[in-house]
Formats: sequence, structure tokens, C-alpha cells
Amino acid sequence: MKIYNTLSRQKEEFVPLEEGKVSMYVCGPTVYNLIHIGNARPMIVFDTARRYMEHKGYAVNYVSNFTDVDDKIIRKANEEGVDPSVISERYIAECRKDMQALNVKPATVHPKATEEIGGMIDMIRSLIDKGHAYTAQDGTVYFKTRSFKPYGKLSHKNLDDLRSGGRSLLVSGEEQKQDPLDFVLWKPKKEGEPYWESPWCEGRPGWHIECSVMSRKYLGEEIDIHAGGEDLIFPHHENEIAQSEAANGKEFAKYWMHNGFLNIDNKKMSKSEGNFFTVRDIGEKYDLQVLRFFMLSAHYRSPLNFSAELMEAASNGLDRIVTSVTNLNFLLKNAQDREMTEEEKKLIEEAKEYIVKFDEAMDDDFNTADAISAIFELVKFVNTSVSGDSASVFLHAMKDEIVLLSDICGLIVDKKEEILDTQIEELIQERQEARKARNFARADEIRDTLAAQGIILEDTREGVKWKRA
RNA sequence: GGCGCAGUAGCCAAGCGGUAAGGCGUGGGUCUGCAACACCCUGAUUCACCGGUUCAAAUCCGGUCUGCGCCUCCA
Repeated sequence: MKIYNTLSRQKEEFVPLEEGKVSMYVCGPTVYNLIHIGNARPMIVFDTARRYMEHKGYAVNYVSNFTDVDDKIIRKANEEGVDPSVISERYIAECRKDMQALNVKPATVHPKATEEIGGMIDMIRSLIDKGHAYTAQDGTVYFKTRSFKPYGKLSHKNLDDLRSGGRSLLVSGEEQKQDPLDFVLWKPKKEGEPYWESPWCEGRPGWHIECSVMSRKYLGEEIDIHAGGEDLIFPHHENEIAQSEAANGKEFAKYWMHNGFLNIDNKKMSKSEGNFFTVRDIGEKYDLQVLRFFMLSAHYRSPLNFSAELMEAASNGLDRIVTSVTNLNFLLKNAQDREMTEEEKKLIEEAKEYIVKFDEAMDDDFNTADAISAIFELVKFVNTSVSGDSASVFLHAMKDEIVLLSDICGLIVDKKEEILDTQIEELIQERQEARKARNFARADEIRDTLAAQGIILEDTREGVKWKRA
């Protein structure tokens, strides 16, 4: 299995620190609002990576945090006149709902920053002890960036370029920094802000130290994979590396994975532009499986453009897979309970070729676009191989293959069968009799009536199928 | 200014040295009482442009144009 490592800017063969196990940390959202579809991209793509690694037999320890102390949370709390924890708890709960709707598996652990303050103080203290951090007059603790020689190795920046480009830092009123590149580890509270006691002042942690500490606590000083959006490469992940490696004296993460941005109509999504969609917004119009499918249809490192047309296309594409499985379920109801024929055994063997193609695609830095094309090819193969005369075991085997591959992508394609109202059942029955009597006017009338209720009928050789619009 | 990414059919999107996957859409056909599903056929002599390397380039090198991202909170 190869993974593109931002650190080396190359695809590298994945070799876990401990055989058969993967430790993975994914930077989670700051919970001050409903998550937007841009937040959903890393959740979906890294969940898919996790599912694939689990499919390959790895025991994946997957940690993703909630940042629940932050300026934006505090501002929102002040606006509503409530405690910041009310805001963060509310949006953590909402985020979990969205994740479930997107079929994103819960992490092994979802740590919250506010519950890890003690560990942060410990790490800051050891950074000060080792000469990598210092305290300013007002109690702010800064990381001494130039004390960490490899600084810039992830984002491939050199400190002198940063200095000239970082003019704004010099005029931001933070003259108490020894160097404009130094960043905050701990900052003093302001009036009305939540705070914790510390050796330096009553205050709260900087953003970067949170992830360093939570990663170490739940996964250890060295981990396999650290992931997040590409915008986090600098400064967030660069700073995490500096803090963790300066404190622990070990390589922080072996592989760094970054997903590309999601744009709306080729522009960066932002509230000020007004092109901003929450996952909830999209959920009102589509099954969120469609959003998931849409995101997986491109490579995770490519920028991805979002638009209504593209969602329509994704919806139709996903339907193709779902319809195939629905059809298998339908055939299964009256399928023959017998041994497979030689022909059927041969077809099962041939179908394995698509699983190989799927695995090869996923092994190549999680190429979900190619992997999904393998599913489509499998679907076509199944659609042409299967009939009302197929053996039950054969149909099951075919269905299992489609469901297995879809499941690795986190796509739910095996829809549970619903029970229809007896009234509707009776209408369908009446229509069948009308058709038999060649009373097509009545048959079409019933079909239209049901269509108006969102029930679409399809006549097949094996009987009537129905589905929701 | 520094660092980096992308430009492949109407749209989306793989491929990254061996002669253009897959999906959506369009048009035609088979099946069907009709419809839907499914299936078959239809689609880029060509991969932004110009040079170069090579027996061979969408793929490598140089240049040009266009779009985008990071360098400040941001997935």
C-alpha cells in the first residue's frame, strides 16, 4: 500500500510502526457552528482510508479531536449569553449526527481539548525546561521557533522567507515575541473568557498544542499517520511537529496526509462570499450518501468543485449501484435453491477481477475514483450475468461483492426493504389484475396515483418492483 | 515576493513512457401494452499552447498562457 506523504512529497510504501496496527490522528473541527461541507471532506476521505486499512486487516486506532475552546466559540457564547461549553457541547452533538448521516465511523477516541488541559501544561512546561519556549511579561508562553532546527520541513519553507512574508506579524502588536515567527503555547485570559490555572497565568492553551498533546496521550509519541486539510500544513501541522519533536525527541508522525480543498463554483467557500453550505443544508435536498459518493469520485488530494449539477450527476451514479443491488434482492426472493452451475462458478471467478482492480486502486494512495470505477464495472458485469433463473447462492455471492466494495467506501447500497401500506399493496395488486385484463387505462391511472405519492412502479419479467422517488 | 497544485470528450474524472478506464449527460436501438430498470451502440486520431528528449510522450525536460491554493483563523 502506497501513501503520498506531504513530508517527502512522494508516494511511499506504507510500513506501520507496529506490524498489523495503524495509529492515525485526524484534526477535527472547531465546534462553534454546524459543520460545513468542507469540513466533511477530510471526515469522509480519511474515514474511507481507515475502512480500507481495516479491510486489509489492520487494527486502526483512529483519533480525531473536537476543538472546544477557541475565540469563535467564546464569541458565539457571548452573543447567546451562555457558557462556552453550551455552544461546544451543542455543536459536538450536531456534528456527530452529521457524521452518522455521512456514514463516518466514530473515532476510537474523540478527545476534547478542554479535557486535556493538564497534559498541555505538562508539555509546555517541558518545552520551557528544554529551552524551546519562554514566558513573556504578561504570562503568555511562546514557542521559540528558531530553537527547532528542522522547522519548515513539512511545509518546505525556510525561516527567512517566512520572515519577509510575515510582515503582518511584526505589526500585530506582539512585540513581546522574541521573534515574529514564535507562536503561542499558552495565553492569558481576557475578561469573561474561560480559563485554567497554570504556572504562568490564568489562561488557555494555543491551538497547536492541543493536537500535539491529544495525539501523544491516545496514540503515543510516535504515530503512523497524521491527517487533515491542506490548509493545516502551515502553520498548524508545522507547529505540531516542532512542539512534539522538541518535547519528545522523536519523530512525531511518519506519514502526513492532506486532503485538497472543496470549492463552490470554483471559488473557496466562505461565509463572506455567501457560497457557504452546511452538511445539514445538503441533507435537506439529498441523501447524504450522495455527498459521500460525490467526494469519493475525485482523488482526495485534488481540489474538488461543488455544484448542484455535479450533485445531480453523483446522485444518478450512486443510484446505478443501488439499483443493481435492489434488483439482486428482488431476484433473490424467488431464486432457485440449488447448487451453482459450472457457468455460474466461472462467472464468480471472473467477478473477482474487479475486486483486484478495486484493491489496486486503493493501494495506490487511496485512489477512490479508480476504485469506484471498479465498482461500476462490477455492477455492469453483475447486471449482465444475473437473471431470474440464477441460483440463490450465485446471486448472494454477486451481491456480497458489490456490498463489500461499497462498504469499504462507506456507501450503503443494500437498502432495507420497507413494508408498504396495505392500501398501496392492494392498489398494486389491482393494477396487476387490470394489466392481465389488458385494461391499461386503469393500470396507468393507478401507477400515476402512486407516483404522486412518491412510489415508482417498475414491471419486470419477474414481477412488479417499486421504489421511492 | 516565497512555496505549491491544476489544465484529459458537453460535464465529472482515472491514467503519469508503450499507443486514451469509469460515471453523468446526449442521440439511436433491444426489452416492455406503455413507462422505468437493464443491456447494446454512439462518442477525445487526441490529452491548454510552443519547442525538446526518445523507436515510442497525455505521461519526461524547457518555455508560454490560464485558473487555483498556502504564506493570517480556516478542513
